[in-house]
Amino acid sequence: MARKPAPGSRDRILGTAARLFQEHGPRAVGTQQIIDECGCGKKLLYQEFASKDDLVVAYLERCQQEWTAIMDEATRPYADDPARQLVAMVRAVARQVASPEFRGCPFRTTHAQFPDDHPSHQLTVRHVENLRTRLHRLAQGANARDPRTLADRLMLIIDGLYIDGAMLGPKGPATAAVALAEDLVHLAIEPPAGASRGRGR
Amino acid sequence: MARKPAPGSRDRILGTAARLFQEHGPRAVGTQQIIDECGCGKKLLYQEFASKDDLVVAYLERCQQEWTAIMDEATRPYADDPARQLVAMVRAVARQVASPEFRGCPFRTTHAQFPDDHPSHQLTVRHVENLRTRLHRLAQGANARDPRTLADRLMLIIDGLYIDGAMLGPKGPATAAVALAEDLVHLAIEPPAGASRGRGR
DNA sequence: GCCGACAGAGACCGATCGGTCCGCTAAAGT
DNA sequence: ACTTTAGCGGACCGATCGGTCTCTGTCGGC
Repeated sequence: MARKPAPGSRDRILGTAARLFQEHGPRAVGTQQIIDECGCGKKLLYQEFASKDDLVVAYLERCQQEWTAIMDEATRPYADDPARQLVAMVRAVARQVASPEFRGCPFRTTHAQFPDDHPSHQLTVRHVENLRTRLHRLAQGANARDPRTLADRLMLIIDGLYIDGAMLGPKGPATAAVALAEDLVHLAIEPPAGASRGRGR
Repeated sequence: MARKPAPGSRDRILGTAARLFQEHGPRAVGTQQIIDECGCGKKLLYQEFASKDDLVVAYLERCQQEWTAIMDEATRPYADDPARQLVAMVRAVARQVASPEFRGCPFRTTHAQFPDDHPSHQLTVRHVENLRTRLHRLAQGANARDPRTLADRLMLIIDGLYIDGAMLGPKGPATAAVALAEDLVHLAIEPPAGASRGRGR
């Protein structure tokens, strides 16, 4: 009968929102600002997304997809070498942090900006648990002596990387992350037999 | 002539605010909530603190003092052993994170909740730079081969600890932090092979 | 060429929050 | 006992934000 709805509206709005959320954090960006920069009407935004919370959740889902793609690409060259894949993941995060437009990990920023019962929280928890599982699987595949411990150690480094990069910039402690990851992976896979390091406690 | 101002008002208000800020984050706590729980009037609050931003800054300064006290106490038993002091600092952070009422590092939470030009930001940056310097000094005192790198590695762990603890609780990767710190310190001080000592600075 | 839906623009509403101001009570000082 | 004033309570204001509604232009299908 009449016009059909434009198919790309949702992506256009989400793209604009994602850019603003990345730069200033979801809490600091108002719907009006998204509408202005997107050049759409409020009507359309609230047709595509039931609420701002919905928009934030969609943003995080998009981030999750991008993050997975980045990690897949970073580890692909070492598809048959889990140990190198572990290092490659840390290196990929270090590259993100070093980027001049890096403004903090979206998940960690969003998690800190909304109260505990916000719908985005379970998404964030799922994301970090996915990361932990992924590291654990790779550590197992690399025949680490203690895969769980190696995964958790690398997880600490990745989280520290995101925070340090956001607060002190890429010239801070973030510069030490990749070499540290390499050391840890080698340490966990090739036990330096004679060295007495207190892993017992 | 008449009543003298109660001397403890400022501390009482700041104490209440600190507790609420710790639990819900400064942004999520309204001045009205502080006043209700403190049992004071708005007048008094705005006599003692010029604005909520002032209150947040005072809160962070208080956190800074507490944090320094905690670290001083944690490292005091090893006053003559910088290497153990480094591990003790990581252990102290791990203890904070494991506490059931831990709700995230105040500095990192506040940093994430306010826009970039907020007066609390320079306080946070100063705090993390102090931490980095403190680690660096200890690493130098411990005769680490590369004090800067050791300090930055431990800094990554501490930041990862704060974030992991806040997102995944004390049973997550945080459990691996202290042993990792021990390994790193020993690794940096007792070179596994015949590496020459005193290379760093 | 006409009708109807889609979408931009923005007025509007209610809730919240930071901050100001006023009135009341009661304690301290003479 | 009277006066003075600190401090509590809350009304009030302006700004902001999420979300709804209306108007209008315009494009697409018959």
